[in-house]
Amino acid sequence: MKNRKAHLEARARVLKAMAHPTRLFIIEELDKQERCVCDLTSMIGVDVSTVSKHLSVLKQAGLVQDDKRGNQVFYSLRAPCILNFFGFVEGVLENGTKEHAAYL
Amino acid sequence: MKNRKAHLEARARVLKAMAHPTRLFIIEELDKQERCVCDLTSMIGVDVSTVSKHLSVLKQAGLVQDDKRGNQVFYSLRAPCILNFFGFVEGVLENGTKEHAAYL
DNA sequence: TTTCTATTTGGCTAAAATGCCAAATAGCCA
DNA sequence: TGGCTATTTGGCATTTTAGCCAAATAGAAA
Repeated sequence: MKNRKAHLEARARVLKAMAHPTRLFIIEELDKQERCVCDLTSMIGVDVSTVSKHLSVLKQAGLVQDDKRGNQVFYSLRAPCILNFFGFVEGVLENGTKEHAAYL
Repeated sequence: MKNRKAHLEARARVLKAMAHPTRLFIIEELDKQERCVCDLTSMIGVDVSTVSKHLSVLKQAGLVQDDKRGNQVFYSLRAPCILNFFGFVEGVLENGTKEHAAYL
């Protein structure tokens, strides 16, 4: 059993890992299919090292897993249903309060 | 219709607003009942100005709303169901993949 | 082995986030 | 008005992020 503070910190860590446009993009793509770093890099258009670091953040948060095959590393979502989750975020943005209920 | 990049950025903004232990605490408390800044401050134990700034972050993200009454400002959740949402985060932390399905 | 491709890590700079204190605002009550 | 209480804002120091380049690693193929 964790205390409340630890819980909050743990939750915040996961949310923080998701809270970046590039990492959200990666999550969306991995929801469709696993991808190697170079695939993601060419889709995103930033330096490979940057993508690698984003993947490392996601992995450390427990959101993705990696599988080395040959000289490539394939990443995939550990929780494929992560995306259902975003409908909510959308609701907040588009604003009314009623919409949210539909998502949850 | 927004393009994909704008969507990702918008989602990231909301997630980022939630990605802090103190702000998650505030969200949990506001889910129970509205609170004025001084209530939250005494519960949290950091400087009032810090709490005020956290609330401002949450408000700008569209997560909370404020209501000034007398010389106090009461904050409340705009989307009271936000918390259902956390079961998922918990699942990621505790790790298996199957658990997640239950939350979503 | 040498070379080439894929990925990660280290180093660095610039930008953003935290949190404190002090000062400014706003509303209440004597 | 004057003094309180509640809240926000500005300024500042410290820490964390993000992203690039260069160097290190790992595996594949010549």
